[in-house]
Amino acid sequence: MTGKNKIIEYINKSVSLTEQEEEIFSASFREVKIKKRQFIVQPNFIVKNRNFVLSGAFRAYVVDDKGKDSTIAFAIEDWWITDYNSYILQKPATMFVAALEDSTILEISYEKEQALKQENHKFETFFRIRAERTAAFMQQRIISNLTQTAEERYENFINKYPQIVQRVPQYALASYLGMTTEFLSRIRNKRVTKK
Amino acid sequence: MTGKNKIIEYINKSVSLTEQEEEIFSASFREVKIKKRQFIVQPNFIVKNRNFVLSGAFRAYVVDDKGKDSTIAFAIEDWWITDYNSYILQKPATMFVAALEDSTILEISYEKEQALKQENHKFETFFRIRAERTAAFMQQRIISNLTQTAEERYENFINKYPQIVQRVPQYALASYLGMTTEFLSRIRNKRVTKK
DNA sequence: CAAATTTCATAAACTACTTCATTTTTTACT
DNA sequence: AGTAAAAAATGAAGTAGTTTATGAAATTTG
Repeated sequence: MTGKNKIIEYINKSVSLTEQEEEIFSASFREVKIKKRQFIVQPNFIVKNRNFVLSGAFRAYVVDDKGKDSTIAFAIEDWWITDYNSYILQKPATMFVAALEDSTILEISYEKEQALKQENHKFETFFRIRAERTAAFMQQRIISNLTQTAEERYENFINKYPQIVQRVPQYALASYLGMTTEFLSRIRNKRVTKK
Repeated sequence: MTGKNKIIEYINKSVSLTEQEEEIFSASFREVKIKKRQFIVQPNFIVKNRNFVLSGAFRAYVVDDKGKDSTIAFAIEDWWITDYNSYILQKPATMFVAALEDSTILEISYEKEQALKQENHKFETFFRIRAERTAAFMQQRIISNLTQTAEERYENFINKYPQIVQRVPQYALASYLGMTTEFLSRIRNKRVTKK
């Protein structure tokens, strides 16, 4: 299946498009290959694109003044990734977004997205649903951070996203879950010896 | 100013409505008085309304099996509050939402909101922008949780939301920031004696 | 306005998690 | 294939934040 077909299949889960609308929608995206370790977002630049992952994996993270690295998001096939604050509010990014594997994405520019939303109610609906799902997902993460211990957050994550656990380095997962890589290593080892 | 006028003023910051549209929009809301300590959302019930606060203050929180109480959100005048996951996905709530003061809200039902979005592109745009802002806000909170110490999160909060600090009990603020009320008390005292 | 209840402060003992330092294992590169 | 580099494991010592307990202050309610 081509990348364009994949994104059409994706949007049709939320809104149903005519053939002509499918054409307009998919024509707004550009397919781009990204090498492992390559950046698609860097701090201080205004983010131009929203990105849909066709294949591969990405990590969004911030680095504070002490050099501490915190993972904000992961994305694999069928997920979206960007610096959300920078893209939505068109202000300078605070994150890096880097490929964890050789990847292929479909990118849509801010201007094209605005045009789509303006010209057709259905596209507006699609992006509204996207934003709602994003907010719902983030709220779940906030709740997990507030209510669970490090070990519980890890258990929760491997249950919800087993495919991701396999593919991302341990230090990245640890910093996503808000703990050190050493501590996650200990949690994992404890689990193994238990069984 | 009446409550209906306030919500019209609010929506006009995002999209510009005709007088007739203003009428349709404001007619979808119902003004309700809520007494201090009264609940507008309780766990296990599907949340029927999205609520705009005209006056007063609210707190959304979860209580885990050990009885630990974690604050998920606050809302004062001009903010919205509900159990977001329950409302958006129309599944049972996990939160309580309770008034911290005698309050007045404008509530809109899920069905009415759906109807508004369907019948008029502008309303769809409005709720899309709402969802985007909500997601952007939540992502900032996730970043704060991951990168800052308890003391930094508190400093950050009083800078961003000084009006809220005044009005909510310390234990609620502490559990919003992911720390115990005892620890927040210590942070506050350290600050005072420092000066 | 007095009693009851809720909220806040303080302190000592404790623990979940971090930091630092070193070794082993895995991955990347010519 | 062999070497360099990155990632993961392990242990020991340290610390940010919690727990438990008690009393004082503020707020609510009859």
